Amino acid sequence: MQKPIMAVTGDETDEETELAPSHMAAATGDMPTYQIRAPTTALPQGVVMAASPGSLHSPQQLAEEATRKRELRLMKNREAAKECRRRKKEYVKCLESRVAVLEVQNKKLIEELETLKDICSPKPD
DNA sequence: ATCCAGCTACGTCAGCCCGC
DNA sequence: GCGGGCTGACGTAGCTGGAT
Repeated sequence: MQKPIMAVTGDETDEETELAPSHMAAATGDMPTYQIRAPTTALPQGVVMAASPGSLHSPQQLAEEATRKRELRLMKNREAAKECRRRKKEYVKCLESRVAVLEVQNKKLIEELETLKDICSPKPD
């Protein structure tokens, strides 16, 4: 199976998205997560909707319907997994940038504290 | 040149959760 | 209840950099 190289996978975007809580928060107790409700769009190319189940009779037709349903489910899950990973990466990036900001902020506060200590400490004479 | 470990992206399955 | 979406976990494959 040939796989595209990472640099050209094309499913990575840098667009900023809102992060919202999801059921995962319940699992961790306090962790806001990266759930993004996107509108479900049209099926990818190549997907053909089968006839309505009511028109199926023979075991063969039932088997074909089951196979079709499975393939459809796998395809949807494939897309969902991609989207899930994309959101997760976005979420991690968001957390990392927040860490960077907080580290800078923390450093400034420490410096400010040292300055104030210097000012307020009694001078030996 | 070959081997190998580490990383990344992917597909699939299982389980949870939610809306109907 | 049931169907379907979301996501953690797992296995797999390709790529890369370092060691030999």
